Amino acid sequence: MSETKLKILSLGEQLIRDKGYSAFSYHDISSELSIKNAAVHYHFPHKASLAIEVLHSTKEQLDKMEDEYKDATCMQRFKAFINIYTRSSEQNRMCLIGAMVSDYTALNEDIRVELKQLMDDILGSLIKILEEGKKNKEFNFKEEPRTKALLVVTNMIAGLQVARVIGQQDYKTIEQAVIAGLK
Amino acid sequence: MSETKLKILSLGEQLIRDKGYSAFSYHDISSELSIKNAAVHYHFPHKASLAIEVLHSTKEQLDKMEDEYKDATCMQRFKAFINIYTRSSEQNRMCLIGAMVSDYTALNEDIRVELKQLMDDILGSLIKILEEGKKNKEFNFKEEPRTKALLVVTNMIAGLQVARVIGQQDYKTIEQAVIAGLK
DNA sequence: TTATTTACTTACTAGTAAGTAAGTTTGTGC
DNA sequence: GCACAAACTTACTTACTAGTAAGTAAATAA
Repeated sequence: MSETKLKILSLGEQLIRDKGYSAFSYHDISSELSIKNAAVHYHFPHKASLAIEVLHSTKEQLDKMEDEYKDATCMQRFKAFINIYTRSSEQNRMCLIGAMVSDYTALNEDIRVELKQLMDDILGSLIKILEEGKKNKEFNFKEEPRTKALLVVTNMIAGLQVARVIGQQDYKTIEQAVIAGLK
Repeated sequence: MSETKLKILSLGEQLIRDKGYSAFSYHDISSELSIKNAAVHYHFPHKASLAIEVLHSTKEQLDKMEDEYKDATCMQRFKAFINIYTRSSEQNRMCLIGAMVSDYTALNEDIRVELKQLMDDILGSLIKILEEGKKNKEFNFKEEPRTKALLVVTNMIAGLQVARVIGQQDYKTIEQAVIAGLK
C-alpha cells in the first residue's frame, strides 16, 4: 500500500473518530495532506470504501492484539482491551464503533455489514476473556459473560462520547469502575 | 407556540435522534411537513437554534417527570428513568444525548453549553435517585452514586446506539442487567 | 377602515459535498 | 529510448446545504 494511501486511511480514521462519519469530508483529508480532492478519490473511489477499509483495518488490529496476548492472564488481556479506549480518551476522540453507530441510518448496506462484523468481533473477543476469567476465578461477576461484555462495551463507547462534554476525568472514573466491577 | 412550530420541534427531535445532528437537514423537516424550507427558518432561524430548543424542551420534560415522581420509591423513579430509553429503543432511535455527543466537534459553543447542562441535569437526577436508594437500602451497589450514575447512563446511551447494529434484543439484555445491578 | 403583525411562499445566494473525466508527471521494465 | 502503469492534478458536474430578501394572504388591533 502506498504511503499516501496509508496516510489517508489513518487520517480518515482519526477524522471519523473526531467528527463522525457524516461530518467528515474528503476536503478535510486533502487539505491536511496537501493533496487534491481527486487524489483521495483515486485511492478510495467512494467515501463508503474508505470507511470500509478503516473498519477492516481496525478489525485486523484487534485480531493482531488478540494473538499477541494469547498467553497472558485474563486480567492482562482485559486491561489491554480497555487500553484501546484509554488511548482514545487521551486523544479526546471516540472509538470507531461509537463514531459510526450514531450515523447508522446514513450508512449504506456494505458499511452496515462491516460495522456489524467489527462489533461482533469486539464482543466475541471480550466474551472469551470474560468467560475464561470467570471460569478460572480471575474474575468474579454474576452476569452472563455476553451480558457483562455488553455492559463493559457500552460503558466504554459512551464513556468516550460523554467525556468530551462533561470532561475526561469522568472517563477515567468509568474505566476504573469497570475494572473494579470484575472483582 | 404555533402548531407548525411545535411540529417542527417534535420532528426535529425525532430526526436528530434518528440520523444525528449533522446528518439531518431542514429539507427533511420541510418535505415531511409539506412546508417550505424558509418556513422552518422563520420559526428557527438557524439549525443551532432548533437544536437548542430541542435540548431545552427535553430538559423541561425531565424536570416535569422528576416532579411527578417525587413521592415514588427510588426503584419506581429509577424504572421511570430507564423507561425513557426503552421507549427510544422501541422507536429504533438513539437518545438525544447519544445523538448529539457524537457530533460534538460540529456543534457551536451555544449548543455545547446547552448539551452539557442537559447532561448534568440527567446525571444529577439519576445521582439523587441512586443516593437516596442506597441510603434507605432499596438499592445495594458498591460504587459511589455518581460513578454508578455514569455507568448506568453510558449503558443506556450506547445500548441504544449499538442495538441498531446488533439488534434490539441486546438493548433489552442491557436494560435488565442494569436493573439487576442495583441488587 | 386602516395599520400592523403572524405565518408563511417564492426565488434566490453562497458555500460545500461527493464524485468524475481527461490530462500530466514520474518512475519502471524491456 | 519507449511503452506502460501508478499516482497524481486540473477542471469540472451535480446535488445538496444553511440561510436570506422580498413579497403575500389572512388574522388581529386601533
